[in-house]
Amino acid sequence: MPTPDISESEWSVMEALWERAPQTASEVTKTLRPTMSWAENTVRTLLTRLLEKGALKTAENDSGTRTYAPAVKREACVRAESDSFLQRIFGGAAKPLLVHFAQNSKLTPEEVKELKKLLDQSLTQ
Amino acid sequence: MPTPDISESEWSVMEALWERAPQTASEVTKTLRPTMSWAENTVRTLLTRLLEKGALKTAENDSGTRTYAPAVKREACVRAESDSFLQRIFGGAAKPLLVHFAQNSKLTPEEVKELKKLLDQSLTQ
DNA sequence: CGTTGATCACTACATTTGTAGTTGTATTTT
DNA sequence: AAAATACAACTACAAATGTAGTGATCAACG
Repeated sequence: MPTPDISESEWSVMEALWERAPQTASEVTKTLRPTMSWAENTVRTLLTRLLEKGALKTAENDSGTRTYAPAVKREACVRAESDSFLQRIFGGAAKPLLVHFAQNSKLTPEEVKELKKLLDQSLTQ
Repeated sequence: MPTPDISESEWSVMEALWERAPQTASEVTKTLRPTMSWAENTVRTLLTRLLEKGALKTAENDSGTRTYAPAVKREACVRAESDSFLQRIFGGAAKPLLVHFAQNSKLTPEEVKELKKLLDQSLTQ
């Protein structure tokens, strides 16, 4: 059960469904509407492709309309994308990646505190 | 001068040239050889595409052979890729990204110490 | 009941990407 | 010089991606 490859546009569709599922094609279109002004057919195409890839599953609701829901967990996909990114850009080395983002992000003191705690925990486990 | 889009295969070629430049097409092919067993023509295609994208520049060396060198800085490209990744997968929020990688990487105590220091510095600047 | 709107399954089509192959010419090697 | 290499410029071609359009159906509306 490796997670399928999810393209950038497809990822937006997945996000909509990870947030709320099941949804029909037109519901997804509306959910996405504020950010992506895609024709409904575009969303349908993406839904179909995600189905074929096994990233979504589908069913008919009471009114006989097709609905879609994730077939893969967001966390697993995030992990897969992250691993691939880590590999591609940082040659697999987590430290340089963490250095990069630590230096390039404006974090609040709160967040810094949390992160330091997490780093400590990552050791003792 | 926005950095051009660099695909995954192209990125390998860029890495070879960021490490050492200028190189001829066949040198790049050999440099890459241990990892990527690409036909030389494949590498040439990638070099040409990177030229068109403005990621590389080219010149002829003394013996009249064409050589290639980066036209964009690695750091700028890493930043661009990182920003795009951060946006795509973590909705632009650096903290969840850092949390993810902090939790999923096995870091040495040394590295953790360094990172904590960097986090602190990111505040006081 | 004919029209309109929603849904679906197909089809479309340009770009980008991965991965070469072909051809022509220049150079080096028997 | 003939043959083998190297190099460059083009061409090739399928799969993936972005972004829809068309045509068929079915149900609700006036």
